[in-house]
Amino acid sequence: MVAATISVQSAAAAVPAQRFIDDYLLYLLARASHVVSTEFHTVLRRAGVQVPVWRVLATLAGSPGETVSGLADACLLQQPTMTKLLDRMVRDNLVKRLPDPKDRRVVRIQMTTRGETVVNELLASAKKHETEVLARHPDIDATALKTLLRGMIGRHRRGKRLPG
Amino acid sequence: MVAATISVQSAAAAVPAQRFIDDYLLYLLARASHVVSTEFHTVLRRAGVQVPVWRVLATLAGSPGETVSGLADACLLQQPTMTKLLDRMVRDNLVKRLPDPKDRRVVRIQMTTRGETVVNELLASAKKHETEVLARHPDIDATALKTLLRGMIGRHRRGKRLPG
DNA sequence: TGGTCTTTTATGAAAATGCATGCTACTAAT
DNA sequence: ATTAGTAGCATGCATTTTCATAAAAGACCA
Repeated sequence: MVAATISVQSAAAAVPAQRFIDDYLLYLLARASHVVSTEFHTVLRRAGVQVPVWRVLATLAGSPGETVSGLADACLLQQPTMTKLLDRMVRDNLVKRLPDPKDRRVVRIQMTTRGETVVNELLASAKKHETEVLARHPDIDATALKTLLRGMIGRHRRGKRLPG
Repeated sequence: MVAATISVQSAAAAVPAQRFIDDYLLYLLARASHVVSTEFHTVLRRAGVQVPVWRVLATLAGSPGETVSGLADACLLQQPTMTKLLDRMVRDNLVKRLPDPKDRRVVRIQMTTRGETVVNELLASAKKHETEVLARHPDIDATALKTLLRGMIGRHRRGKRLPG
């Protein structure tokens, strides 16, 4: 819409100087993510569950037996952060650590019964919330948007380690 | 990573049992944002600039004289976090605090010369990076995507914010 | 077998963040 | 003017995250 399409020179006066960030893809992505996530965080607060805890539980819901590093990657956290988060979640009886029979370096994380109870309620709320969000945006093709986002994610997975 | 892929029923083979989060809009948004931002953070690290510092400078670049709360909102941070971040940025001679002549409660933030120098280099890098990202995704209509994201952002502003 | 390199998780000190609250300044109503 | 209410910023403490590094196990190779 509007601006950005008008040519450069004389148009500059006609286009009010927007902030850089308001046309910066990385910012728009971050802000959109933040805005919709913040809505759901209200649900989490009411349930007394911290955001990173929810992320771990939601990840484990679909893929039990994740490793510490795997969870860190999935939850967009650093590995030491995940280790300490898991310390708290073990303390709160949401998950437990199990040794990997094949590789003794690896620690596999499994939800406790309590963890599963908690996540099941939250998963229902999350799906409901997602539906509400999409309902507010009838112009958005959810499937297409998700495909697009997965494309952005996938095409950048050049190894899951720190880029030099 | 590992298994968990072994199908449960024959139908499961047709529809691979995805993790919940892999089809969850909020997660895909967060992950896409994280992935592309992380790329740019490499640039920031090389420049010795922390991520929140970059966000403040980038915001000020297009809109000088922001308030503390305005910056917190723009940078997706809480107000006390912003106050402390600004303490450090003042200490590092990137910005300065100025009183607002109309309202003595308000503190206006202005970049120093050094701040402007730093941000100008980073803005150039950011634009270059954005171009690269979009170049990797020829299937994505940048204008349409940005419009979509702005829509998501705008339609959720049920908070107190400029009516703009 | 022994040495070296890599991978995986944990730890510890320092830095940043979140939350509640305090304080000052403006606003509105009486 | 007085009071009450609100807005904007700062502060203190507890919690969390980060950064660098350690420790332990597996992989590779001579």
